[in-house]
Amino acid sequence: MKLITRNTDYAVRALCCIAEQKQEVISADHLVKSLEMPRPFLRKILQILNKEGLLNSSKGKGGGFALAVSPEKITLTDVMKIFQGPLKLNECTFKKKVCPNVKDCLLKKKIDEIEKEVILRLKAITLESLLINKN
Amino acid sequence: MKLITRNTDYAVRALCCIAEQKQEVISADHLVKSLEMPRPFLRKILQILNKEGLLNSSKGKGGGFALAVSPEKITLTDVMKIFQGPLKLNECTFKKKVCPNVKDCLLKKKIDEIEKEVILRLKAITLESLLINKN
DNA sequence: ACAAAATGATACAATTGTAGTATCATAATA
DNA sequence: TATTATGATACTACAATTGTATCATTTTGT
Repeated sequence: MKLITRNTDYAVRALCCIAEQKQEVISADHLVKSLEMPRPFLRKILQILNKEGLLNSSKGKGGGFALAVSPEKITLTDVMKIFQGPLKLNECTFKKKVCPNVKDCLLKKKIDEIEKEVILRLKAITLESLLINKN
Repeated sequence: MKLITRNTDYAVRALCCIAEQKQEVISADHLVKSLEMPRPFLRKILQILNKEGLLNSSKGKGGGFALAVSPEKITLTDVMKIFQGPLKLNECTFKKKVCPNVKDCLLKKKIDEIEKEVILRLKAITLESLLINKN
């Protein structure tokens, strides 16, 4: 029962690191040193963040990554959606088929309520709110 | 990001079914018919619920299962703990080693808050509250 | 005693999702 | 044109979930 996968965790930490530092861009290699995470894994994550529009990238010497969106506009749910798919605490499927009981399943109703609350709170967590050295 | 696994789901549905019916005991075979789930899987689940003290079982002809605890005293978290281990939304480990940053990780602090709220709400869901035909 | 009906114990297999690696292509810069 | 960076993509490893299969044991009725 993990709310946040390592993918998301790394991504958030990388985003924080990029947001906190002064230079225009920062390379994957540089991030690896600061964040102590496997280089190929981080690279993949950065590529995805770029493709999804949260980062801009520039190639070649002096290249690297920069935020494409300001920290207060990036929420934890944005990152989670990218790496973990749609936010659903509830599945209600059995071998790809939806449980015939969904409509009036009391358990589902209750979990759905909890889900709403969780999503609300996750949405309130912005990248900005996770920064230690705000610029 | 599943809050509840199929194990737990089946277990809850089985417990509900047992709680709702009038007979003293109900056999696994009978439950399979009512619940439309794979027999061997359900059997395993029932055995675990028995071993964990939520059910009583009796062998032989006319045997089966009965609640060992009254429905208002069984919470969703009880069942989740049995099938999904301790309730933790946050892991913070990297290859079995705890992230060196745990103490002052802002993300962890925020997720921990959400976790508390979720657990509180899950604990409030009793088997009783999930019954349709209360006896 | 014995067959039938139930659960107990346990080992195995399949599937999926997460996590991580490796390699080559491409672009930018000096 | 060599170097330094990212882009794309395919592959592997591992763990958890989701089951299946089989045999042993106990209880009951005849």
